[in-house]
Amino acid sequence: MPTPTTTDARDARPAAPAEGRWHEAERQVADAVGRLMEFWGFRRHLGRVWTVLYLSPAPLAVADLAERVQLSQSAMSLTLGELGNWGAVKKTRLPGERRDYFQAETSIWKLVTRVMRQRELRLVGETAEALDRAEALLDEARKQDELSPKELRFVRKRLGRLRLLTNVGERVLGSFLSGRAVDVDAVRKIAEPRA
Amino acid sequence: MPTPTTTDARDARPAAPAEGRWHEAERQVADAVGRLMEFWGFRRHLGRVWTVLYLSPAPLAVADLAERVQLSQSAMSLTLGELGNWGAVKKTRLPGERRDYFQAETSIWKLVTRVMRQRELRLVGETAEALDRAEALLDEARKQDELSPKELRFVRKRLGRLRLLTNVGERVLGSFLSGRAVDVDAVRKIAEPRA
DNA sequence: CTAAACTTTCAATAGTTCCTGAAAGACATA
DNA sequence: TATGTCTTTCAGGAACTATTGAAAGTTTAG
Repeated sequence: MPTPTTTDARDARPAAPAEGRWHEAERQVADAVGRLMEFWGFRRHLGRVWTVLYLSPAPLAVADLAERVQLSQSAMSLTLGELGNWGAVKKTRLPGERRDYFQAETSIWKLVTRVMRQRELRLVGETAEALDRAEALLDEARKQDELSPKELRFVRKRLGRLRLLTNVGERVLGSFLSGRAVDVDAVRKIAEPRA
Repeated sequence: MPTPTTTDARDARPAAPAEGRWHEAERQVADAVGRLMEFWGFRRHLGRVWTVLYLSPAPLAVADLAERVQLSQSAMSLTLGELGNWGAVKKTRLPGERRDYFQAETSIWKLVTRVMRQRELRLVGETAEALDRAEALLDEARKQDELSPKELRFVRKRLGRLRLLTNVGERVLGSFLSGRAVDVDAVRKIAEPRA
């Protein structure tokens, strides 16, 4: 595949460290994934480190990683520990070697579902609980005339809608986790009451 | 919030003023929703303020909200502006009144889909671009012998997998937005290559 | 058992983000 | 246009998070 190249041999690349262009590209990918993870509520570095490992043909040691993503070894240790807790990386001790080597968990499905199970479900559940508590307190409020009957009806209806939403959320997560198709239209019906 | 953490100390409320019990419950709901929003990448206050409005029978003014959520009026103004940008809140000027009143957008479906369109799709798209750039740079790298042929094959494969994932992501979002059912199994096949 | 090679923990600090009060800006009314 | 009311902007400060270097802890080889 003889592709015409833009860079010519005279480009001595003085400023950039002795890295190749590939490492530059790798960093960009790692950053992109890192940003993605950030929106998912994780620290950016988690995504970056995982990506570097995922793209590395060989397992990497803490020192290697620290250099590649520009972090102190201690921070890297912390990050790797966290990734380990999520099952996103595995330690592998090579026979003759004394230091730890790390590999990326390659089944992204496993990773995603674990996060959903451990984090999302709990979160939705907690919201549901708060809603139930609120509904209960609403009755007390009525007794103490904090709200007019009309207001009460309104609030009850709104609370009910939110409560339904948490149910939908749990169902959707459940479907997803068990590989069943997610019925988007059902979600829509609940989340868009008047259409 | 990256770690599977238990309830956050920051959510602890100092001391309930002489408000009614209902307002206490309302705050709890608002906090729960706020936390949910935080995991979705928004500031906590956005969720809290929206919730208070959603549960309020009547539109509320900046000052009311500031008091209920315990925020300065200026911060509230900022928050409301942001909520407005996301279409989560509508201003309504009452006839005789001089000040602005706010109401919650009640179609949660609208809100969710807007976020997906404006934020998620772009994010996935950017990741895809980074992957394509990386793939291109890989060819350069080969010419300069930064990677052995074997390493090259490996990296190419992994990049390819990530690229597929971005496609799946786009498809899933697309399905969701247009109300079609999401085929979870297809996702799984891509995200879990060996099962 | 001891030393060497790594890893992990932790207290200090650097860096960010968030929030506030004061002041400027808008708007509606007279 | 002047006035009073409300909203928005903004710089400074408070609160929180992230990152580091040093020290303590582990593990393995000899």
